[in-house]
This record gives sequence, structure tokens and C-alpha cells, in this order.
Amino acid sequence: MASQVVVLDPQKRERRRQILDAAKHVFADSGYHGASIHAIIDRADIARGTFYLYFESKSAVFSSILDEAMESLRRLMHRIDVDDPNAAPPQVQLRQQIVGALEFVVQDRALAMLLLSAGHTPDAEAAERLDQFFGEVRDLLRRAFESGQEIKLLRKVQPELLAAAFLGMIRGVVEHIITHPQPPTVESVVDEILFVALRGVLA
Amino acid sequence: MASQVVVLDPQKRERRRQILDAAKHVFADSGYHGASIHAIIDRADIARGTFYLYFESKSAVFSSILDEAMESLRRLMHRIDVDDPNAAPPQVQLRQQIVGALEFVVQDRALAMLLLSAGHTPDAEAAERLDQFFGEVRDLLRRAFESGQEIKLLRKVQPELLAAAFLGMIRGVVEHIITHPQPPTVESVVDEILFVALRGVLA
Amino acid sequence: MASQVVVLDPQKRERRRQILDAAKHVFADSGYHGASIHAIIDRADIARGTFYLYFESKSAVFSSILDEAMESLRRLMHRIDVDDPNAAPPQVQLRQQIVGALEFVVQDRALAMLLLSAGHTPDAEAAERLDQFFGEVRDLLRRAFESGQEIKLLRKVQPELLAAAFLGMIRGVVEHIITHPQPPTVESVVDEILFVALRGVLA
Amino acid sequence: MASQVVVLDPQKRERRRQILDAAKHVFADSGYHGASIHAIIDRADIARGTFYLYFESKSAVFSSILDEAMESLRRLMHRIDVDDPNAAPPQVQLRQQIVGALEFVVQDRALAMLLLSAGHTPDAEAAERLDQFFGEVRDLLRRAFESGQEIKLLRKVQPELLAAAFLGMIRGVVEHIITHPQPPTVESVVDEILFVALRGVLA
DNA sequence: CATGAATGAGTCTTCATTCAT
DNA sequence: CATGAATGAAGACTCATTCAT
Repeated sequence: MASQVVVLDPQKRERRRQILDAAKHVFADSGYHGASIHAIIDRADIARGTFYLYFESKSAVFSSILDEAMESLRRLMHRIDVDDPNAAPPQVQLRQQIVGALEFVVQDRALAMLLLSAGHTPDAEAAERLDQFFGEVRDLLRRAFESGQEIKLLRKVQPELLAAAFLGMIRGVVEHIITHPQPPTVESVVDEILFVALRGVLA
Repeated sequence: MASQVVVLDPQKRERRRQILDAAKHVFADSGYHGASIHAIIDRADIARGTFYLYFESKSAVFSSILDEAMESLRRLMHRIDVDDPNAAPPQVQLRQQIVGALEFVVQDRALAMLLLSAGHTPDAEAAERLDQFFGEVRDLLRRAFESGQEIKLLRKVQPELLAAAFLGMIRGVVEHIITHPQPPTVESVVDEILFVALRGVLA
Repeated sequence: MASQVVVLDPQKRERRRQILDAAKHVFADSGYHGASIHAIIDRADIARGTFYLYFESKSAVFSSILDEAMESLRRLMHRIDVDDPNAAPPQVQLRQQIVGALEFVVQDRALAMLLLSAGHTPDAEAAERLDQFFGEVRDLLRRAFESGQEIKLLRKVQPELLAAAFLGMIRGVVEHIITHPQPPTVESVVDEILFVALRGVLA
Repeated sequence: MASQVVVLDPQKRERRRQILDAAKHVFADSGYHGASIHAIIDRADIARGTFYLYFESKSAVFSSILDEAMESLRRLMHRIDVDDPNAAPPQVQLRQQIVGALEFVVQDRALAMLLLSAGHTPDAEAAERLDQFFGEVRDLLRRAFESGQEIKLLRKVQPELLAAAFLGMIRGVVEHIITHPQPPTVESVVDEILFVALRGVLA
């Protein structure tokens, strides 16, 4: 059976998970550079050498974490069905997807912090991988704007610019939710933001 | 006009500038942690010790850069005058200020990249200073929303959430402008974004 | 006999020894501050990082050296048995102990020099540890004087002052033995000093 | 007029004093190595370059401090007059000299601490100078013992060993006086120590 | 004479990665 | 497979000394 993912026997899979989880939390706590292999293997409760048995470098784990996240996100973002009369109205579908994606990110606090906090790192490989991640998300958004425009749901906009702006907005919102002492529900946040995005702030 | 800053003789001022500029570029290129004192002094073409003559630590230069940027931004962001009949209409004033601020950031490419790329660093002092910087900008935005609401220019919104969202949006836009191969003019970008922000994307 | 010290497998023990020995010599040669990690690892023929695998800092090795020395000294200094009719007479016991302790210090030339040469260092931790070491020795001496006084072996003296004086005397004597081109035997030195201490220099 | 000391005009003399005093205190506080030129010029309230106008290096000031101290000590230690029937009895003269010397050292607290705390330093020049200082004192003591022996005041001793032992004792006593919370008078200390030295501790 | 800005060798310490067991 | 001891490059920072003004 063809598979993009290298098939590992369950034991190794399990170890890999263990390391990925540990790394995710450490990256979240300390940022990419601040995360030490020491902290990761400590949390994963494995030996130093074992780490390098599963990942060839620090940036490799980082990459894998982003890979997994991207895949999950992609699974959540289907095409919005406009033609099927049985489907929910587009705006409802849109809202559902955004809520879903945001909830995915926000509920995995470690992932969210990792994504927010990992800035440019001196490690070129990691930096590139992160750029790529956000690039993909931005593409997702851009295509969404383009479709919306085509089907006349949205007015004429510059999709690329808007994608960049909205990606930033999402990051800002996620940060708001995560760092807030009494985090609002994702639903309430999406309602407010979506309203603003769709209709603007003008009275 | 009296200055808050300790007055240095022109020579020292000049050196300080030289170091600040070099540091800004290095931070922009490599992020806070990735920036080495070595790289900074290399770029500034000074000796190791000279650096510590002007700044007591790496995080101190970083701080100073943010201080200067914040001060400049604040100078650009006046209160919007609504009552004076001789003043430009509020929306025009708003647009001017945003254009001004954005232009300030974008035209200092190094500063822009520094602000975008500096993520969580293991250096607590630097991290805090950066948080503070964005916190101040967010406050500026929040107060703007609150005023707008009070004078009934804007509809009822959650100022804090919107401030976070718009700060993120601004970061996204700045990144877009900076990284774009053919960067659009700030004016055109502001027009598009402002329109969206005020009236939404709906057709 | 159970050991207070964490038990290490022989390999690590050996390495630790190797580093301690190297450090002792370097400290002896250059004093605490003058001793560089570089010199220590050079002498121990290990890599920089290896040093920090066994000791968490320069002051930690220093501390360990003093710990070991103190423990050895303490093992050499038993209470003097006055009552047991089978034991050697007190003066003989005293002489034996002093000879033993002095021989221990003198024969480990590096240790002796380290103890003599380490003055006030800017490193607070190391300085404190050294003070503590000599403080303990002084206490040993003070208690010895107090006991001697109680059992009427010694005449009325100020134990604290005398302890300080004799500790200094011992340092002086050790220095004499160590730096002398033809070092006298410890026994001969102890005989002379002990005689003076007990009966004075007057004809 | 011949003079060992280079004659300086009063202004320079004064400046020199100022620096020597400052340096003495700083050396006393932090030991030789821990003393920074910065601390010295700060305390002397002079500019960096000025320091090097008066002393060619850090070790040079250190040397000068010891020179001055040695000269003062020598002035205090005359030959003990045994023959002159009008002179005080030898033991009284001895006591006076010791009290005088000790008082000189103890009352100049900074000097005392400097002498006690300056251990082997990595600075070869300074280390040598310090050894020389104590060597001279030891010689003074040795000659005293030799004379005492010649005139049959003292019994047969090993002058060199005893000089080393007594020098150490003196250091111990000075340390005791200086570090004691309620320092005893020098006179009382000398009485006790001298008694012990002359007659021993035996009951 | 006095100044203090500039220098750069040298310090301790960290940490990603390798490899023999 | 797993281990963890060993490595050494690289990092931030200090400080005695020089020298142009």
C-alpha cells in the first residue's frame, strides 16, 4: 500500500510520538532556539542518542511538528460548497471551517505557542520551514479569497494582500485567545472577527 | 525643546548611532538570539570592548532600538481631531496617520524585519521588552477603537480583541510589503486594507 | 562501610579524579582566579565540555578539592584518648596526629600550595568555601585547646586567639617545608615546633 | 641631597598618594586580581589615563604599596639593645616593638586585609613582589631569633623554621584581630601570644 | 598634564551532535 | 536498538592598557 509516510512498526511510532510531543512543548515554552535537546529528551524521558535515532537534528523535529500541524489543518479546510442546495449556506460553512481551524490551533496550546513564538531563528533550515508553513496557510487563504471573488460572494479585492493581512489577523487573534487570562470562546471570537471582516467596523 | 535623552557629545552620539544601526541590521537578519555581538561589531567596524562602552549588554541595544522605534511611532500618532472644523475629516486624518506609521516602519527595512522576526527568545529581558513594545502598540489601537466607538464613528466592537486582531493584521501587511518582490506603495495598501477594515469584504 | 558520596561507576570516578587532580595542580600553580578552565582541561587532557559534565563550574571543582581535603584531614584527627591506660600518652598521640596531618598536606604538594596561595578571590562562592575550610580547621584547633585546658594539660589560654595563631603557624610551617630547597622531614619540624609550642622559646 | 625616593613636586606627590590610598582599599576589598583599575580610579576620582601617568601598571601600584609598608615596618623594628644599662630590659623592648608593628598593621585595616588576602595571583610580578615582602619580614624575624640565640636569651632553635612559623602566627593573629567582631586590643593579644611563644602552652 | 574612548586578548559557560559500548 | 560520555565550536562579557586630543 502506497503511503507518503514512512511506515514504522508501532513501537517506533510510539517513540516518535513521544519525542514529537515533548519537543512541541519545549519549543512552545522556550522558542526554537531556546529549546535545548537536553530539555526535549528530559521531557521525553529518553537518552540523548535515542533522539538522534528518530530525528536527524533539532530542526528536523521542528519540521515534523509543522508537517503534522499543516496536514491536520488541511484536513479541516475543505472547499466551500456553493452549488449543492443541500449544503449549508456558504457563510455558515465558512464560519464552521474557521471555528474548526482556530479551535484546532487553540486547543493544542503548545502548538499555538510554538507557531506564535518561533521567530526568525539563526537556524536557516528551521526558519525556512516556518516560512513555508505560513506560506502554505497564506496560499490557502488567498485561494479562498479568489474563489469568493469568482463566485461574486466577495467584492473585488487584492487576494494576496488580503491573505497576508488575514493571516496576520489570525495570528493576532490566536495570541489574544491564548494569552488572555479568561480566554473567550473561539466561537464568540470568530463571530466578532468574521463580522468585522465581512462588514467592516464602520457604524 | 528639551530632550528626555541624556545629551551626549556629537562624537559619542555618532558612535552610538553606528552601533544601533549595525545592531538593527544584524537583529533583522538573524533574530535576537541569532545575532552575535561578533556580527554586530563587525558590521559597526568597532572593537569588542567598544560595544560594551555604549551598551551594557546585547539586550540593552535591542531595547534601545525598540525605544527609538516606539518614540518615533508615537510622534507619528496624534489624537484624531474631530471637533475642529478646520481640520481634515477624521477618515482622512486616520488614513494619513496609518500611512505615516506604516511608511516609517516599511522604509526602515531593518527595523521592520526585526519587529517581525523577533520571536520568543530565551533572553527574558529581550522577550519582555518586545512584548512591551507590541503591548504599547496594541494599547494605542485599543484606545483608538474606544474613541471611535464613543464618537459613534464605529459600531459596537470588542476593543481589546480588535486591537489584537488589527495589530496582527498590520504585521501581516508589513511582512507582505517587505517581502514582496515588487512592493506595492504603502498608500495603495492602506487604501485597500482600510476599506476592508471599515466596510468589510462582502460584495 | 556506606559512603556519603554518590557512588559513580569506576569509569566516571576515574575521570572525576583525573579532573580533580588536574585542577588541583592548576589552582596550586596559579591561584583560584588565575586558574583557567583552559589550563585545567589541558592538563586533564579532556575537552572543554567534558569538564562541565563532571563539575558544574570552576568554583565547584575548587569546592570539591577542599571537601576531599577536609574529609581526609578529619579522618586523621581523632580525639586524643586520655583515660585509656593502654593508649599512648597524650603527648605522643598529639605528636602523631600533627605529624600525620602535616604529612598529608605536605606530601600532596599541589594541595598544600593551593591552600597557601588561594587568597581572597573575586568569586564569592570560592572565597566563602575557602573561609569555611580554614574555619573548620580553626575550630578543630580551638576545641583541642579547650579540651587540653579542661584536663589541665594546658594552662589557661584564650582558645580562640590561640587557634588563630596556631593555624597561622601551621600555614607558615607548611610553606617553609614546601618551599625549602632541602625540605626537612615533617617529623623533625614537628618536634621543633611542638617543643616551642609547649615550652616556649625562652632559654 | 641623595634620596632613594624619586623627588616629586608636592602636587604630583599628592596625586600619587591619592592613587595609592585608593588602590590599597580596593586591593583590600577585592584582592589583587579582583581589584579593577576601574574601581581604583573611581575611588581616586581620576581619569583612566591619569592612573598610568603615575604607575606603569596595576602590579606597580601593588608593589609601591608593599614598598611603603615595608619601609614603615622597618622603621618600627630597631635592634634590641641588650648592653646599654639605661635601656629597658630586652623583653620589654621586644614587647614594645611587636606591639608597635602589630598596631601599625592592624590600625591600617586596608593594608592588613591586603596583606592577608592577596594570595598567589596569576600576575607573576605581583606574586613575586608579595613573596619578597613576606620574605623580608621573615628575614627580620630570623635575624631576631639568631641574635636572641647568640646572647643566650633564647635556647637553641632553628631560626629559619621558627621565623616561618612565627610569621604565619603573626598573620593568623592579625587576621583574628581584624575579623573579630569585638577586636581585642593589640596589647592584650601580644601579651598572650608572647607568653605562649616564650614559655609555651604547657601547664 | 589630564582625559576617557578605543582596543582585543582572554574568561567562563552552553549545547547540538557523534560514536563506542 | 538504546545509551550517555565526549566533543569543541561558539557565545556574551571583562578589563588592563594605549593613545589621540
